[in-house]
Amino acid sequence: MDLRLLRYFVAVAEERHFGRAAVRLHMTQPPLSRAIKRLEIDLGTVLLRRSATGVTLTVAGTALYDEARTLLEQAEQARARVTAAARGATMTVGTLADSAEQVGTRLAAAFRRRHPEVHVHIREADFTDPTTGLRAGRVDVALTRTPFDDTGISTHVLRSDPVGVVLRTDDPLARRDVLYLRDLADRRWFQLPEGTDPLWRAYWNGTTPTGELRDGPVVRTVHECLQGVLWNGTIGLTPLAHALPNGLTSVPLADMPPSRVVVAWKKANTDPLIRSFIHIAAAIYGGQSEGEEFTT
Amino acid sequence: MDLRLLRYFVAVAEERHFGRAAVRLHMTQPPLSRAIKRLEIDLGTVLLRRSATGVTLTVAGTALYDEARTLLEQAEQARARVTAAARGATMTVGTLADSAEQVGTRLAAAFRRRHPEVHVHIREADFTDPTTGLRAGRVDVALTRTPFDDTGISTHVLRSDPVGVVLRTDDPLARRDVLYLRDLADRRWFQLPEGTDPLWRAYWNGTTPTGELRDGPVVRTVHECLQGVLWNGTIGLTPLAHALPNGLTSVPLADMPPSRVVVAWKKANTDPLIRSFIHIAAAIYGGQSEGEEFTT
DNA sequence: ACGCCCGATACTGTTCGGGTATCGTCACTG
DNA sequence: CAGTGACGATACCCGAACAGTATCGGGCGT
Repeated sequence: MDLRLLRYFVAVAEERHFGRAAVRLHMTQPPLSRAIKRLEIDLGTVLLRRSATGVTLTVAGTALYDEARTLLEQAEQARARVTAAARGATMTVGTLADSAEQVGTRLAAAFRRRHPEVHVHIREADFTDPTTGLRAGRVDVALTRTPFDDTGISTHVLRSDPVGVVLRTDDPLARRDVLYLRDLADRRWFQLPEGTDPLWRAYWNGTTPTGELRDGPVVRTVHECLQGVLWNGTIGLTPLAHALPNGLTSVPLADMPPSRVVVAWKKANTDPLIRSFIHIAAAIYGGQSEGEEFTT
Repeated sequence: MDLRLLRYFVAVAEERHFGRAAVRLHMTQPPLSRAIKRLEIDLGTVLLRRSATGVTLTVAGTALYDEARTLLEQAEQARARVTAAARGATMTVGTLADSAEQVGTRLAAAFRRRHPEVHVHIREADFTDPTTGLRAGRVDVALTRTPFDDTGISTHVLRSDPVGVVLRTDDPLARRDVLYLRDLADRRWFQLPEGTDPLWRAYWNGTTPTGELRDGPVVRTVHECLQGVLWNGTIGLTPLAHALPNGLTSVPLADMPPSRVVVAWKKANTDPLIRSFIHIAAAIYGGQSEGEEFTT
């Protein structure tokens, strides 16, 4: 007697309607019909009387409805007690600039619901470390952006953001619908400090990893970068999804590959709590893993 | 939290050993290891400390062990209460000659265990009706043998028995290891009464459905047939698995297709209890369905 | 009598769960 | 201290299960 089937049955029993129950269960009607039929075969009893207007419960169906509700309830409590036994567990999540804004809200809510007992430390990193301290071991898991050197690190893509150039609203180029890197060739570009991950550094500088860096002032945070555009007209890139202060606007850059928000973790890490975090993130946002499958 | 995973965990927790637990669960060790890991990820907690000598429970593991046992217990009781709500249900099983001996014992035990509340009527049919009254509506499901006309009837093969010829032990042919139909061409053969399913009638008469029937006395039961061999030396066929009275022996017939023990039911029948019976039969003996899938 | 709504079915693509083979590691032993 | 054996983990493969899309059939309402 699969608990999932019981959840399905409870939904149908309460809605008295396969279609509505399917919506509530975030699935479509046919697999739900089949699942209930399977449950009936498993129990050897008709649970529902089907009609053209909906369904009604048989005697056995009513009995199962009560049993299922209490059983699901008990399962929920059992889970809570088990995870409570592991109370005191902590994990440290590193976030990078806007990545937390983009995915943090939904993810935090889902994670809290699943693991209410766990203490989560948040560590906000500046723009100079795309791993947010993951490689240095300061965090267990990172919500960050590509591209960066991921040797020894596995990632799972949560979303993909096209990248744009940030301009003052009174900049002549600000009125264009789309720009190309060559349109900005004669500007001064921001750059990240030496020692920053080369892939990362080149990407936000608008160059290739092997190419020469464009010249310009060094920044360490997104804030510094934006203020620089505002005050000096230097060029900075951001994901288009990023919110901008007044006086600034962003224009899509057609020849830049998108930056992806990813959850990242050390390849070697097998801590179930970390794996659960990744699992939940992946479940909320589709996406694909790289480097390894997160479920194993 | 899948109940199946909890069953797995309980086994491992009690055996303190993946390998032994796997044996107990009738599976192999690798999928069991992965299943437990999945459970750990689901709960976000390490449940077992692995070592070279076996496993020990962590705090969370101990908690889960207790919770899992009570939860599984409650699920079992819930199932019992639901099926009890459908008390008074009856089903009629038709059996044919030896089919019940071959598969009845294990099947009856498994079915009783699953549906203790159900009244099962047994109806033993004679050798003249391979459907044991299924087509006539006198039984809900039949344990019988192929071949017979299965239009409107679905079957699932439970086992396959080579067929042999029954001979008196003093018959010259009785010492042969194997016989062919041509060896018996000059003998008198039993036949089933007119009106009996033609496929069936021809099969046991050792002829093809379109061919001429071999001549011989008419019998209605296996017993009559065997006594005829004993007293008159007429030829009769039986599955080799069939037990024979003293004075008779059976020799494999190489050019007869095997007879299969099947569970058979009306194609239109959707009663979950019948489906459950078929399901249980299929689960015990592998085999394949014909006419339709029994799970839908 | 006809149209519409509801559940059932057919068919398809992907995922999941289990199997076999093999690895890495630790404990014990000679 | 090196060899050996036992245990759990991993890699890889395959079949079954599951969810999705499209469509059917049947009863109820107008």
